[in-house]
Amino acid sequence: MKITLMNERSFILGYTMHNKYELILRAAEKIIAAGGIQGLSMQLVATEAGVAAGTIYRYFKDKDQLILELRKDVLSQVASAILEDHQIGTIEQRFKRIWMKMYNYGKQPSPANLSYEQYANLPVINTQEIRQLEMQLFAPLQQLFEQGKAQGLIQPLHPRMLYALAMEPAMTMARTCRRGLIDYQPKDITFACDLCWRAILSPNTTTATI
Amino acid sequence: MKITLMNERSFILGYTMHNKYELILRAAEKIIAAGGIQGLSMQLVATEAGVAAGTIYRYFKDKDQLILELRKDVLSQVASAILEDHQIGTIEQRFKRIWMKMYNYGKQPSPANLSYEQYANLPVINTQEIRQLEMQLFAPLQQLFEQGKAQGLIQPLHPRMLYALAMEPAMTMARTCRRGLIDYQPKDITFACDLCWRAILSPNTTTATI
Amino acid sequence: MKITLMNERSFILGYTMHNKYELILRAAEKIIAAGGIQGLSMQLVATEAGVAAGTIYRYFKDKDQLILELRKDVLSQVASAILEDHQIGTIEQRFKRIWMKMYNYGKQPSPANLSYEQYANLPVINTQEIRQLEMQLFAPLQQLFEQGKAQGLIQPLHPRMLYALAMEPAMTMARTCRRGLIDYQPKDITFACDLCWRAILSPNTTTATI
Amino acid sequence: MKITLMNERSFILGYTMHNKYELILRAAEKIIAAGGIQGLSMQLVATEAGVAAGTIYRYFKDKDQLILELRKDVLSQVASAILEDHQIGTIEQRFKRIWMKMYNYGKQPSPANLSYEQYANLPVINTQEIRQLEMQLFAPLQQLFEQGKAQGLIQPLHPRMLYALAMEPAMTMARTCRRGLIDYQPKDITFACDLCWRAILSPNTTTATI
DNA sequence: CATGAATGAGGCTTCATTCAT
DNA sequence: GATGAATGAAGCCTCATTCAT
Repeated sequence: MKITLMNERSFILGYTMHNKYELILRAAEKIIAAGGIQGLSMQLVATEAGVAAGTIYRYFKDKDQLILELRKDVLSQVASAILEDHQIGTIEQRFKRIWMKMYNYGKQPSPANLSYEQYANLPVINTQEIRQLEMQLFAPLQQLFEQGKAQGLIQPLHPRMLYALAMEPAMTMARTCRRGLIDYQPKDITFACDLCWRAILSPNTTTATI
Repeated sequence: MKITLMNERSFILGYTMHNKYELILRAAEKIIAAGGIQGLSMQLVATEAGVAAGTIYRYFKDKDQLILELRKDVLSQVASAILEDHQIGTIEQRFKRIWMKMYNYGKQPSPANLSYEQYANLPVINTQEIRQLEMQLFAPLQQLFEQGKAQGLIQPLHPRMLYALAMEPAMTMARTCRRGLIDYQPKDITFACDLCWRAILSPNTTTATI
Repeated sequence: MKITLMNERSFILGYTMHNKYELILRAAEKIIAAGGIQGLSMQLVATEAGVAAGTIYRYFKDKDQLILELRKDVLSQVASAILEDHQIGTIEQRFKRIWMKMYNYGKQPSPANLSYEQYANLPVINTQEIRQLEMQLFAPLQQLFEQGKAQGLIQPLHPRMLYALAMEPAMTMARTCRRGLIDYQPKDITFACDLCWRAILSPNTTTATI
Repeated sequence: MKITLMNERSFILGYTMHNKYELILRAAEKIIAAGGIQGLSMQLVATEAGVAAGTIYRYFKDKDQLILELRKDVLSQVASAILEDHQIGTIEQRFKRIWMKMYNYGKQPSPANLSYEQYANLPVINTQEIRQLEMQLFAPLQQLFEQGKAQGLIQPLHPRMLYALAMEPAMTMARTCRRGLIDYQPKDITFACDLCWRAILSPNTTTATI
């Protein structure tokens, strides 16, 4: 997913530029992961990326745009990690695969994941663009819900509500685990995943799941 | 509720101090709500609070401490708003009251609520103190879960897991609503609340709720 | 010496004031001794003196005046310590007593002595007043030199030159010792004192000292 | 002499850097000479040096380091001025040349000399590094004393004591003169220099000097 | 294209001084 | 007289951004 995005960009900007662009983004991601957005200085990014401070401005208009592009980039990473193989199997299998991938991804202290969480509640800058991308990237999940609803399998609720009820818990639990507050057992996770699935299941559905 | 905390503080610090202390806290809260932590400058706080810049330092050691105290204060506000009347009624009634209050509180674009969300993923500064307070403030919710488990009503899961499964959706939905992405109908909310309740219910329980 | 000065002041200002005046001066002296003039803040002085910050301004016009008064006060202390019993004995005995007292006083890390050295090379503020006082306080030493010259015992040089040649070394050695760079033996000091005395002695003088 | 130091630095730091580094140091020196260390503000240094405030921080970590480097720089200047041609002639000639240079240098109201005196009694910060440099820079003087002692010409005393007895008077007299308190005649100075030399001379030495 | 030195506005904090109590 | 809360100017320093090389 992200690779696709990057390739698109590299076609436009040429290989060399792509290289530095990428370096800068990765450096920023790493720094934010370590010290939050507050810890992000252009000089630090430059040093970490191994380029001169001025060079950043050849790829990004200013700091705000760097952050915006990073948000978009990281969002792509998260989406592609979570939605990998999303089209294989039954609705339930697909839901649970996404749920588990979301949990497992969110559990990791990787730069991408750590920086991702920094953007969540940023003040209202450029949000429109981000939201659009988010919609686009997570369209497969929305489609899954729609299909489930069409089959009478999933409750006829707004996709965002389904997401809040069934997916957000995976993120919350992953965060709790990553922060070392709890060490969930695999069976707990499987169980929670199942509970989430059942939570949005149509009441009249007969499920084979225990 | 928050008033209780404030009164305690005012007993300790004396009335005069309480006054400015409070003013500064409210100003900071407002600024963070509007522009995020990044937008918080001591000068801005001073202006908004109607005091001189230097005055802030009579009440707070430095910017970090101001933010820490604000986090604690806002956390108290949120907790007291959500846990108001939490001990009245059956387990289910109590759970649902908390859920609804959480949703309704989170939906508001009040300074306290908006600033609250800014702290969620801050880099790990002073987190220990915050966590301790959080545990303490939300103890009633945890007790509710424990009682439910003791009665065989609620699944025997870790309280944090129960929270993630049943409460976090309220917060997520509130956020979505507050941001104007969706305008949930009261019946949707009631329904979601019930789904959350059922999600953590023991499977052998016979519920009258449909 | 200082006592005289203080008494004069106390007659004018009354006993109570004298008390706080003194307290503030001693506090400032202590603080400067510990951290240099740079470390002197009015708040610190107030705290150390056990008075309110505003109180200082009832006794001193501003910080500059506090420092000026302290300089004068400390100068008095030093002079009276060094010139104690200065009129007893022969010229030589009197010279050597002063020399030894100067060395011994300068060796101590007392607040008065430590703060004294902070003023030595201050930029040219209020120097006129200080110089006048200095002249006045050290008049006995100058008289000693004059008497020595009149008796043909001491070289007919300017008193300041005699001071530089014969007295300053005592101060320098004391400082070196106080800073822990050298630990002079009593006999070294006696010897140095004698060398200083001989240095300004008239060449035609027959001295019994070897 | 100082130029040597500077050239060394410029070889290391490159020409451009050397230029601004030097400018800043000279500006700071000038400001301290005029108003003491208390009068040194980074803004003032920037203005005087003709650079932006932030530029200073490319060359000096912070104000403390700027002051430390300036101390070292000025110490080097003083040492090289005083010890110029120090190895030519007999022990006595060498001693007297240093003494005279010390007096003549100390007499000047040059920025370097004026700022030099400001550092003398600073609170104990970074003193170790300064002392080491001082020892190193003034090693030739110490060697002179050692040679004089080895030849039985100079009293067998600690070099610091010899310095206090014979050299410090030069500094004190220079200061007095610079401050306009006295205008010494050349013959006075020559005489004082000779007295200082004789003061540390071994008693059994037959001197041709009057 | 890339560099990195330079800029200077702006942020945090201190502190001498005032003034209502 | 005494207090100490309040002030706000001024100090140190950072950092996004520019531009000559």
